[in-house]
Amino acid sequence: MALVNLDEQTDQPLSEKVALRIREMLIQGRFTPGEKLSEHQVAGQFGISRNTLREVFRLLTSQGLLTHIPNRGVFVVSPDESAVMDIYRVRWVIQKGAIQAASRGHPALARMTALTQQADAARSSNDWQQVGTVNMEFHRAMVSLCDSPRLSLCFDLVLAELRLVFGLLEYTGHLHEPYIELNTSLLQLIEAEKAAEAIDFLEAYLLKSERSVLAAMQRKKG
Amino acid sequence: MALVNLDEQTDQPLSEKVALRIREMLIQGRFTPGEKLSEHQVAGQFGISRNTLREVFRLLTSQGLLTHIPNRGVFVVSPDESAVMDIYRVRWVIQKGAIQAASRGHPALARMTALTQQADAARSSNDWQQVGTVNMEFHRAMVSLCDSPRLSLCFDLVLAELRLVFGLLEYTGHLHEPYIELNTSLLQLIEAEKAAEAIDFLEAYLLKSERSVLAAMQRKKG
DNA sequence: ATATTCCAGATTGTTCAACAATATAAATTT
DNA sequence: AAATTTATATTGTTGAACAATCTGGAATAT
Repeated sequence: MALVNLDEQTDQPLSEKVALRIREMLIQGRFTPGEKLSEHQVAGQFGISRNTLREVFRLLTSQGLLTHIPNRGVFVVSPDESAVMDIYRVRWVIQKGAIQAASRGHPALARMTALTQQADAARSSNDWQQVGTVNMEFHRAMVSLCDSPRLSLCFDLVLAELRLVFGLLEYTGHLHEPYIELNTSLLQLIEAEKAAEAIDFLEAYLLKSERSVLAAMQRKKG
Repeated sequence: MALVNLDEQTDQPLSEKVALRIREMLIQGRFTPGEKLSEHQVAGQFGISRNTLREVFRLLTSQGLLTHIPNRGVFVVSPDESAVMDIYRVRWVIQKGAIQAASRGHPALARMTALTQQADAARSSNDWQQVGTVNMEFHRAMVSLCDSPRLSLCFDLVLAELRLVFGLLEYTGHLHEPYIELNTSLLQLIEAEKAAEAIDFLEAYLLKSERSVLAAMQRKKG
């Protein structure tokens, strides 16, 4: 296994650079769910010491991307159906709160508008990877309506786990396409300050999304 | 500084035992906010190696109780007014969601009922420490109405940070006393499935609580 | 006296080698 | 085939070491 490149000449500590790198790999589905990550092997793979890697593992475990079992090692999380349902429960609570927290002229609204346009552009150029990224950013912006760093952090963790699930599904191509329009509609309801309608819309949105993810999971495994 | 006792003959890894121990100390206000925790000193204090302690620090940092500044060290978080306001924003969103998620006969409701009784008992015996603990448990039980492990975890983190704030305030004695009755009333509204009223009640509740914490903070510092 | 530069000491970041404790896999016995 | 033992590999933890960075004070210049 070739050595992983760790350039990115930022001066942040090595352990955090590696953590970011592995996090990206996890989200991109470059590991098998449930796969064991051996300290010796991974440390060699990234050219870092075992002690430093253990700090990395602690980081990623606290972000919910790895599972640590004492004396057994760390494993890539393998989110099952119940994990996905839980993730959508979190989204439901937090994003519902975001709608109710929305206030006219909030900077997050401008960002959401810009992101819907970026999504359109990405679709036009058939850049589905970008469509997915922009979609995530749209929802992150929506949560930032709450003006709560801690809530945003929590949401980011859950979203990362969901992206890991996406990474496990084959052909994620058009997975996010239908949501471009839904995002636009949702944004319009929020900007029109129709909170009740926006919440109903959100509920249907999340339900649809959850079901499509669950279906794809079951298609994959059986 | 005497060596800290680490008995508790559970077979969990040393680093997690120490993490739990320091976490407790942090919540009990045994450290000064903003205080720097030197690796060398703390490692000696707990009789563990520096490498192991660094894993502990990573753990506690990810729980929001310590702050890590690269090349500078780790510091005890010193929550300011804006942190407290943020914490209450999180509580508002999540606990509002919990009320809306409440369903008749949910096991969490029984637990909440039991906890209000325990609170009464603790008050009768003037055990204010216990009143505080039971109060926290009541709100944790309330969040478990969502049936979402991830949401509960997020709430636990925020609550731990809030307890750390309490630990910094002097004479926390009767701090929680007025909430015993409020909890009971809130529970009644939830069990009566009067969601809208319960939410209004919760809003007033959290506002009152937030204001009393902020007032105590400003009284302390000026 | 005030500000800036420079240096020495302390602290963090990281590695390595070692060993104890635990888990895993294989070989052996029942 | 099941249970037990043995051997091997992995994790948990330590201590020492060194480079990189920070801190505080001394020396210098303004």
